[in-house]
Amino acid sequence: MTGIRLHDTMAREKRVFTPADPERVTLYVCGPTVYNRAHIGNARPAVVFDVLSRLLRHVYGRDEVVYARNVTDVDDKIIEAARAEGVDPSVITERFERHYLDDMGALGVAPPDLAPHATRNIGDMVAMIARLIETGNAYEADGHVLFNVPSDPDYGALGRRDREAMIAGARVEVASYKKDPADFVLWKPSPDEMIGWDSPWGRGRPGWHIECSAMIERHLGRTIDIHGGGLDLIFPHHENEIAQSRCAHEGAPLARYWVHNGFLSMAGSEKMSKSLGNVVLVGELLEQGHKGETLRLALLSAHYRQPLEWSSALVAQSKATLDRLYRAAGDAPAGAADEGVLEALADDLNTPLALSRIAALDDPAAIKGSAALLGLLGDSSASWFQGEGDARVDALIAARAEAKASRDFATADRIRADLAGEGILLEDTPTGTIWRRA
RNA sequence: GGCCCGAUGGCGGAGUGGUUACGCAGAGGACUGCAAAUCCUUGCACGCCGGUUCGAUUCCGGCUCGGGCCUCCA
Repeated sequence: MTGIRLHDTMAREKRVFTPADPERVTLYVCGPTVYNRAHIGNARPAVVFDVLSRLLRHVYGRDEVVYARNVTDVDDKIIEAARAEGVDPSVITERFERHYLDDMGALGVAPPDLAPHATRNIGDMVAMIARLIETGNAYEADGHVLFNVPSDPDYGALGRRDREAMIAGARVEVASYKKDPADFVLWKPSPDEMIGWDSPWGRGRPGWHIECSAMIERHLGRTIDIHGGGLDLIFPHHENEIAQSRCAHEGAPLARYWVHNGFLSMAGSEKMSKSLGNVVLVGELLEQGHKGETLRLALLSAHYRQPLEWSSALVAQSKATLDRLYRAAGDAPAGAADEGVLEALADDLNTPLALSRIAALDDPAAIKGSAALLGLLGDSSASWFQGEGDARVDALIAARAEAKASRDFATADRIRADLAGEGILLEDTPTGTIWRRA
């Protein structure tokens, strides 16, 4: 294996990945704002970076990789949701964080090593903001603290946009207290009845961007190896993180590689988003009986930077593919991963190519071991096909076996057809009849 | 309007300057009491117009269509 290559958004090209410290590879991904259920588009980065973390661990060692995915648990939408229900914001955030972890768990996403919560790192945010004010990179105005964007001469480098264009294209009215139209909020005031924390600038709450910068500094260090997230976070979120962190760190860069996943769209070809209302929730898909692993394969069937159109056909195809792979792998123990599969993943996480190479493998142990890199085929084939034991089905199969033994094929076929009607498919093998759900 | 990305067979989706995947679905065959599964065989492609080249789906330019971002958003 020739080493990992990643497409770096900053460089706009694939670069050979070399960690600053191979004994401590750092990966940070922007996690959920916990105020509602995750839709399948939200799941894409979770799954993609889960695969990246598996690959990094495979290459550098299980304990040499530190993967952090934050939880944004203070945010205006959370406050709104709490107010609507008349409960404390923590009720909302705890509920939806639980849902998020359950949904991602169903998709085979391993919990990250660290899950820093914004509300538990307020002190670090306040300290970073204070430092930015001291160094002249931020200022207090009208109860807010704002980052002074002109402080960072390279602002806009990640998203490849210049200041003029940003101002010209602005579609939001600029708050009057901003010195520069591009300045953004680091700290905003909270009225007494709203969630808030004391600070040198009065009682308030942090802006969204400073959360990630402060938590990265605290938990991973000044400069991390890889920062990931969805394409839409490039501007303004990641651009602002970069500006804050480098101004607070004497110019040290925030991340050495920037990795962004592309979007999921619905049949209408528009981006799936909460505001457009065209979402499919992960929880809904699971309730409809789709297995998390099927959804995971569907998400990995396209390269992570390509757009992916979500459809029931995609889900059906993913299910069929897994049926075939589980049959081929049987219940073999996971062996060593195939080199070709590893190469495909190492080349900027080419999961479609990796999957095609897995499909070409003959050795069940190699199939299992290679699929494990993608977080797939971790189930036993028996439980993949049969789910829970079912005495009624077993009895019908026994009745059919008797009918067959007495060459009463009409009865045998009727039993099989009845079961097929409920979505249960029978398969006669040399060692007996097995069944699976369609 | 500015910036960015994409366009591959019925569908999904890699990849490549010349012979190219792979999966799903389809067709034919073997096997089966009949199926299913499996195996074998098989059809189907690189948005449009130019350019570079001995040769372009691949490189360059233009166009068309689609998508994303332009301070809520994975």
